[in-house]
Amino acid sequence: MKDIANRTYNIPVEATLDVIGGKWKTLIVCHLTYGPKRTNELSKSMPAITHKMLTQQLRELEEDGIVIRTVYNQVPPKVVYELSELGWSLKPLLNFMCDWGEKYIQELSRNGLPSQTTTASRGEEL
Amino acid sequence: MKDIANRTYNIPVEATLDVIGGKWKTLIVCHLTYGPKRTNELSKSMPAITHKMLTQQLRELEEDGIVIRTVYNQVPPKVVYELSELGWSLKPLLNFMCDWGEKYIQELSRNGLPSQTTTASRGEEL
DNA sequence: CGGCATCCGGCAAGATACTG
DNA sequence: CAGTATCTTGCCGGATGCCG
Repeated sequence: MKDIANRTYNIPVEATLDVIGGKWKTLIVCHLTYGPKRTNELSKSMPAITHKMLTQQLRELEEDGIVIRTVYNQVPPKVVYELSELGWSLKPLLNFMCDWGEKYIQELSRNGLPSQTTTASRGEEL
Repeated sequence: MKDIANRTYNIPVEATLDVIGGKWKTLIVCHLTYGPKRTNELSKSMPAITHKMLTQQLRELEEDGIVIRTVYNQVPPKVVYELSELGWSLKPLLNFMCDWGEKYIQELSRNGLPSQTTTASRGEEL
């Protein structure tokens, strides 16, 4: 068990989940792998997420060193988000999730939901 | 955009997130990669999750075809959960998350939180 | 032991409106 | 356009109790 920065992890995955486990974080990071984006662009890419949630999750990703936020001091403000080096190191993860999701969708449209609701066996072996 | 089984996906990652994006799901699946487990064993592995949440998330994972649930009809009941073939196909993902988490923890204990709270530049280029 | 139903409190997240 | 603050709600998830 590890205690780091006020966080306690039993197994390492928990650290990863802590960083990208947020409701929208993985999705945001995924969109940023297509290149730097302005707040509004991100917003349009993810219609389901509210403006508030978007900035909130971006803040946390920034605090965890995943994204870099650049502010241009102009009169309609312009803010650009991009992945940091650490953020880019998640790329293989996102690629895998993307591929897996595609296969899963194909599986679904072919066979429907699996629902392997499994069988009960007899009362043997404690 | 894909519409499958009452779910709408803009990009494939969303499908993956739908399956393992639940608050505890990734963690549960991760523990199951160490082998089949009884409900109680899982519970002990993850002290933070309540009994209710555990069974609830397990139900959903079962419905999505990730885990297989086997019930032994005996007098103290015994229920064993294990990964399905589909579940095992997530193994590389979990491995990656585990490795990444480990590196992240090391990074943290070395440098503390990154907080790349980035700088503002001047008012150029719209 | 494992699962489910019920109740309920607290927090997550939506809506809105206001600054710069 | 980007972000914050305030208020509000809904549902997530905890606690408890019962059943097989």
